[in-house]
Amino acid sequence: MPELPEVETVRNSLKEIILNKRIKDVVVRYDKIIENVSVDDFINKLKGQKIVDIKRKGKYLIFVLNDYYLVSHLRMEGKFFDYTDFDYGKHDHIIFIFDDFNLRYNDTRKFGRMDLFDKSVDIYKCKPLVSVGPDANCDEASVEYLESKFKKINKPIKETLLDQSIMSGLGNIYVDEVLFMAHLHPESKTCNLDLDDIKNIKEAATIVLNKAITMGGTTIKSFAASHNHTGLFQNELLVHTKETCPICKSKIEKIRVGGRGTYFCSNCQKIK
DNA sequence: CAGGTCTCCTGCTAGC
DNA sequence: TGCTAGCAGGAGACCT
Repeated sequence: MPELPEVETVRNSLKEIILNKRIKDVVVRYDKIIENVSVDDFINKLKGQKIVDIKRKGKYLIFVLNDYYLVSHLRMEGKFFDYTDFDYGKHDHIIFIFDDFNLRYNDTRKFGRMDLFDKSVDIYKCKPLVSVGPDANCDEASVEYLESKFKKINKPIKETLLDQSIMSGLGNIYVDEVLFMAHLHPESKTCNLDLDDIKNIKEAATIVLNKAITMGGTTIKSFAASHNHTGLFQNELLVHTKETCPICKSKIEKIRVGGRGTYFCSNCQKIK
């Protein structure tokens, strides 16, 4: 399940493959991936467009084209692979055909989404990017900013950290890691956290994300940036999917918070 | 407005 | 061995 570091890794991999390349044609094999335009518009508008840049906001990829922005979210299992043949697989849903290769959007669970916008549109003021907060590891998501948000939120801190409108980039895995590092129980009420807690969260989020980016993203089960390119950060996880606390050796507990599988150490992580 | 629940999907696993 | 029911999950839709 791609989180900010995985998406950043995908972005960097894709830049090496498609930057300044021109889309010759597009094949759509499963149309519900495309959100805000018809399949015909999607294909016709993309034909002939060159990939000018690839940006990222939170977990969203933003392909900057000559005349359009293509905003892509990988959700659970979305991946991009490049091939030179045309032997499409069961889960290859959208294929971007370039001169000497094709780039396939592959998504087993079909949860990923793509939005196409005219370049005259300010995409940061439109859905879905308008509701994406600052990257968790950037200066804009400051302790002061988080404090002003957190004091109004009366729900578990785990849910708040998963809320991409507060700050973006953390998913289920990294939130567990961040809360472990900050010694906070995932069900702690967000508004009960003090300034030190928020500093600890901010510091942990920055460390975890930046380290994972450096290592090429976490790989759990399905993530791959491109062929044979898998991250190594899964070896660094402290609590998520673990049995024993690396600090106190207590048994790691697994509960559900906000409907999500949540791993934590009840000895090291205090409820607030 | 806030909070809760449902939906999308497929692969995997537990249980028989 | 083969079947099915249940589960996982990011984010938006929808309801109260």
